[in-house]
Amino acid sequence: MKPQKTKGLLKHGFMYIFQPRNLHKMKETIMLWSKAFIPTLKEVPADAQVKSHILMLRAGMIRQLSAGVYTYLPLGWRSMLRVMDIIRDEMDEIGGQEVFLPSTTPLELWAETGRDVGMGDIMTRFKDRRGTELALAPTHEEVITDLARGEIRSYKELPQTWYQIQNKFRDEPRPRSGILRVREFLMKDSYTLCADEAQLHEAYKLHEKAYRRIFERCGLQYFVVGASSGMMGGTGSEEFMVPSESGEDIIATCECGFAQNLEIAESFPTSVEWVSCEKAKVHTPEQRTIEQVSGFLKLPQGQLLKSLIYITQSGKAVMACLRGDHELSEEKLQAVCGEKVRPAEAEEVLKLTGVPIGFLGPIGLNAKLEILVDRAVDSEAPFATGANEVDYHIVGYKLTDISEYKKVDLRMVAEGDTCIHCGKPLNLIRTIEIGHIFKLGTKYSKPMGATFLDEEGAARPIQMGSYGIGVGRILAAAIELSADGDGIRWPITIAPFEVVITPVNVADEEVMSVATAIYEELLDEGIDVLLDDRDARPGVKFKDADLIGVPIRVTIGKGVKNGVIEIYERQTKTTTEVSIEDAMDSIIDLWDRLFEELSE
RNA sequence: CGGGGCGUGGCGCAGUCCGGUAGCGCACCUGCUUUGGGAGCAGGGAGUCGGAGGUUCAAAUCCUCUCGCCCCGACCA
Repeated sequence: MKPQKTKGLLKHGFMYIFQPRNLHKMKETIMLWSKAFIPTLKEVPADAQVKSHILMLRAGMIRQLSAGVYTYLPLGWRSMLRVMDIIRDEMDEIGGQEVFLPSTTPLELWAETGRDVGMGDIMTRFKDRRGTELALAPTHEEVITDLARGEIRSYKELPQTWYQIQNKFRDEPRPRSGILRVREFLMKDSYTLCADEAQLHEAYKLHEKAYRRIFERCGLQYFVVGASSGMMGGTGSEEFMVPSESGEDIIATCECGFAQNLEIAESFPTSVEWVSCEKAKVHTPEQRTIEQVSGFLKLPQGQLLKSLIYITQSGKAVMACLRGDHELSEEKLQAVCGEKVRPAEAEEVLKLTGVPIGFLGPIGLNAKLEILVDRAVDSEAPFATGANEVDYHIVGYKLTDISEYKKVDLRMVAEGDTCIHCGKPLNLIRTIEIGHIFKLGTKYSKPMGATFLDEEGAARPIQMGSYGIGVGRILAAAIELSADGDGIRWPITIAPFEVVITPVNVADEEVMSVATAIYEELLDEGIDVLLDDRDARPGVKFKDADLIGVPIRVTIGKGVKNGVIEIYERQTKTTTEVSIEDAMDSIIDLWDRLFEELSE
């Protein structure tokens, strides 16, 4: 899987499309550090909190324009281009054909699938001069489906795999963590058009394989987990998750291979030591939270019944009841309700039940709303819950005391839970989502009328799949995984430069002539090399080289007098002295080795 | 959208409580010395104190409004 040595920028489609220019000339300027625009920062910018954000700013890779909107500087963009190179390579490998879809889309198109409403404020809308309503595409299912319905006629034209690398616009309510959650970002998205479910399954599996190869080549550790389909809809999806403290998602994994996003994960809960008690109503003045009530009644939190009221998108109220020590998964509740839900406001709860939050319970509320009970609540066990009366709770009641309820899966997996397949304890891991693959089925093709004629001449909706990768998130995730106290440690496959040559003193002619000779030879080999020809102190150069994370540094200094230079490996911080004659071979050997470590 | 914090040279910050006309470190420019892990000395340039309005003889500082950014929550492929 190692690229041929004339790879790098020369291969990029982007370069050909947008910048047909003399690449050799560009190389000569950009690969001299003194001429390159690499604005490194010694201090940590005040706005950055997470490791990858801090380092991308400090290494001069990105700059912020506004909340969740970033400019990629030359160093950052070079790494982005290399990630895209790998993505294109692997997408082409599974028969993908690259396209380029517009970002400006008629709002009408989104109305066809109902996502003009479904997307809500995430989708930015505006009008053109004629008053036509437009939207900036947050994703491209509708655009692709529109293309397909106009062009695909026969089963003989299927399957198709179309992909693009495009900016997506999502007006996130809260952009954060640098480049991890942004409002404008580069995504590789691909779409498969298939004749039937078997074909779709095959296309889906091919994507999974391609994604595995892409992330492996990018040097990432990752989990593939079962996931919620969210606003994409469809019949099934899996996410590719990189473990990181800076991530926003939590996944549950088991050594038996089970792995799911916490949003949908299932598990066996820990058990509760019940305290037996008789039915009673207890005065519990000002005791509202689970902690307060549990402490006041001297009952374990797991013996309380937590009652939460939610309002569905269509305006229906439901009560979700869980063990006091468990958390509700809103994703699961949404799945049960079949529509979006939101927590009820305090006033709504009061109006609906006549009871303020804190003293709610399911007993006697059937007439007012639907009651859903999480299946982890033991039917036999006595529980304590709100009495639906201010300052009172009831104890010793059982589920059978609720006249009507549905038992469903509502709870979020918690620390200490065990695996539903093998019974071993689950691990909860915080992660960054870098890819997500969906089986969409006919969710878009049906309402939009994207059909083809099968062998019998019958019109059938196209079976679709949709597959995304966050290009920028790959960079952030790689940094999160491998950075150390001195800066970034790039996997060589996505480093902005593969080698940096550091002449310790540019005023020393002998040093410079050796440095320049090695630089030019490496260029001839097709290796991405940066020559640090700045008239700066060695400490500055070493610190900067460590910070921007170039995997191989060739230091040329006092050893030259004895015919010796040094090769420094950023990952391990090990230095090897070699003779000038052996330098090229040693550098290329190390270069080869670093690539080989990242291929299967 | 709720809660909290912050906007002062390019970056990091002090000054705000207690009003008196802006300062420190880094970076930058010039010169000299220096050159193996973010150099030293000397000189220099650079700030609508986020914006608007108000109070006052006088506002970075007090009051009102407003914009922006960050964090937590909500939300989220």
